[in-house]
Amino acid sequence: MAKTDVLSLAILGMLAEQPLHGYQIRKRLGTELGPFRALSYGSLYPCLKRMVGAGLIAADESDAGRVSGSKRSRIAYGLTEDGERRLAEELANSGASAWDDDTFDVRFSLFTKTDSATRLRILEGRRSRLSERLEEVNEGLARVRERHDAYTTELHRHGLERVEREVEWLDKLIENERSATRGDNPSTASAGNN
Amino acid sequence: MAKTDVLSLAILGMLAEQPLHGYQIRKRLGTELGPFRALSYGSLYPCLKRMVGAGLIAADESDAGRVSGSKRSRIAYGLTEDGERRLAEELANSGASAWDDDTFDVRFSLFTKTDSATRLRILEGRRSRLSERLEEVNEGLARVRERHDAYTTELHRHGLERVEREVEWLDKLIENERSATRGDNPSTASAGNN
DNA sequence: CGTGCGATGTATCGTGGCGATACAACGCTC
DNA sequence: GAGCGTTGTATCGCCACGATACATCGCACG
Repeated sequence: MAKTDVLSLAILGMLAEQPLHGYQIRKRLGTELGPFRALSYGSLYPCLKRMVGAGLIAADESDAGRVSGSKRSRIAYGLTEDGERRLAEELANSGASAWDDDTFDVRFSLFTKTDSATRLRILEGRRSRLSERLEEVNEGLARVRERHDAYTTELHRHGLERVEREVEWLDKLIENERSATRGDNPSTASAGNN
Repeated sequence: MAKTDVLSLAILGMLAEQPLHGYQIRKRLGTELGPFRALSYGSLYPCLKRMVGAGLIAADESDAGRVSGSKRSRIAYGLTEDGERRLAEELANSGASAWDDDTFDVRFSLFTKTDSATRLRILEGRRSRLSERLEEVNEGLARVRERHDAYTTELHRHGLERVEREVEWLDKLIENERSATRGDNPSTASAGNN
């Protein structure tokens, strides 16, 4: 029941498709999983080591990808059974940790591996989290407005707007998810808690 | 000519108004400067120490704020002359480092301390940076679209949209800045380089 | 033909941000 | 006067990051 950090989760999800090299993992994480996650080697390799140590992934140095007697060192990482199990656990988790700022994107990018009820719970959780934030920021904006200059105020106003947009986006997704669920399987619809 | 990190810059800017305690700095940074910057003590106090060491700020333990013979330890930090000079240097800097992702917000919140030409250069620099990103993300989106599932695609589409909104926001600000400059001082208008 | 550059690939080091935590005095309420 | 939330300073361990080093591969260009 050890905790899985965001990075490990993202890697777990990527390796579920196919084994990959560290280099490829880094590259894909930069492009596939949201355009904005960078990930440097200084984070990646230690993380891979940790995961190997935890038995979640296994290193394969045989390297069937190249022809010649390649002296080049290449290590392909693949999920172990424990890794698959851990991934399944994480995918089933729809608790608060699934809609944290830093986790949500990763969870979202793995939504095809998740069932509809879990998707809906995560989306709704994320939405309510942002709603809370909306109130805080609104109060903050009022105070900034009376105490600070126009630029600072504008910065806050814009920040507020960004959160509002985010909420609208989630509303759209939730609506889609609901109607899809209604279409597929009416009995599991409207499972909203929280 | 030593480099000033974002954190130091933000602190420099805040202390330019008035001397403050570490506690107050942290609190204000959480509310005033964009709603989303947290800053923990684990970052703050080491940073203050560094700044004192560099002679940018000075610690004042006399504490004229309380009445009684308060045994409570309170340390007010204020700008030194070197600190003021450094702040002025940083505020005049409109190079690429001023519109980095992590710096821009802080620079923007200090815009009232900056002249209009510098403001404009920073806004335009930021804008062109985001334009580049826009193209990258667009290409990325195309590739994701053909290779990945609907959720991952949606995540990218939404990310792209966020950047587009950001650019629109900057356009509005640039327009405002230009018309204000035209009104105040026609000779400095249209100084766009980059 | 070689040479030189960019992409692929693994790996580590130092700086420093962050969360947790500890400790203490203050002020307020009940 | 006991308890509790706020103000206030400070440190520790973990680990993300940027920089950097090093090696091989493939390819283009003269």
